[in-house]
Amino acid sequence: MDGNTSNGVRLAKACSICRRKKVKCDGTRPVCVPCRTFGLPCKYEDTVRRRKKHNPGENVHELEQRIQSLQDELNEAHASKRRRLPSDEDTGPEHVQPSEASDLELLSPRNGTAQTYFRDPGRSRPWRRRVIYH
Amino acid sequence: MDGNTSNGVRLAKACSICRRKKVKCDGTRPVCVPCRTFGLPCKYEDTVRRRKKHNPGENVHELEQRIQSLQDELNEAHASKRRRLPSDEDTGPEHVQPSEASDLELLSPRNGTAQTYFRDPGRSRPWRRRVIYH
DNA sequence: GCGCTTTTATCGCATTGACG
DNA sequence: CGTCAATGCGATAAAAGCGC
Ligand SMILES: [Zn+2]
Ligand SMILES: [Zn+2]
Ligand SMILES: [Zn+2]
Ligand SMILES: [Zn+2]
Repeated sequence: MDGNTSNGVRLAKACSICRRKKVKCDGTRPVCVPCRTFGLPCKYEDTVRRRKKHNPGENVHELEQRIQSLQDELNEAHASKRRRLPSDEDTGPEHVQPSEASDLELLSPRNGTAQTYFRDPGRSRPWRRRVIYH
Repeated sequence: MDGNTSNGVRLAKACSICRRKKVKCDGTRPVCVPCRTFGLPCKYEDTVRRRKKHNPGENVHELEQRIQSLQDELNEAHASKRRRLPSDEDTGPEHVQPSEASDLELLSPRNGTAQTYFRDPGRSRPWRRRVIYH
């Protein structure tokens, strides 16, 4: 990770890449440091902070149906949870926007670049307190 | 010293063979050196590292949330419908669409780049509670 | 070939500025 | 002033790869 700009300062707008990766964006233009490091196309989208947009009173039926369906799904999921199916691997969270079909985004890791690491028997504690749970 | 045989250089992505054998992959395309040496079919799979869900095939929480959201929407829609404003004044459809961003590589903090940026007025206390992962 | 350490990336959720 | 959405920390799962 970056581990440098984390001083409690939050930028008003992060670039698309950093937003997706949920990492700190330094905000430098035209390419932020994280993006430059990886040679990624940094872009600052013009985000219009729109509050929750409620649908007009036309899709009530649709919504009701959706709820019904979801309720059913949840019910089934609850039941399924108890059973604990053997071969069932959950891919993981993948939520973007309920607009269209979401393509499988391939956040290809580094192909070719390497990073140098060093053996370190002892580690120094940063100023941040580290509580290890679980 | 000269190469990356085993000197603190770790690739972000190793080929399937090397990964399976747990040996160092040099990362050369299309066939890495280890694979070439043994005449093995080198292949770099495009796999995105994803966090696994602790509960297999169970999105109960997500579903519940969705239901809640939908319920709220429906409720509001009902109320709005009853009100029925004289003129259809809508804020306008505005969604945050990341759209593309097909190529996303990694972020390497290895480069010790000291960036000097001034902080904005208004700091807050770093009191973020530790998030407990599953 | 594999146990286990080192290192990195992903993502749950705390925080907070902005909206209405 | 109540909420929502955007930012980003930090926990921790996953991957690379050493050494036996
Ligand atoms: Zn950025
Ligand atoms: Zn960027
Ligand atoms: Zn290889
Ligand atoms: Zn190979």
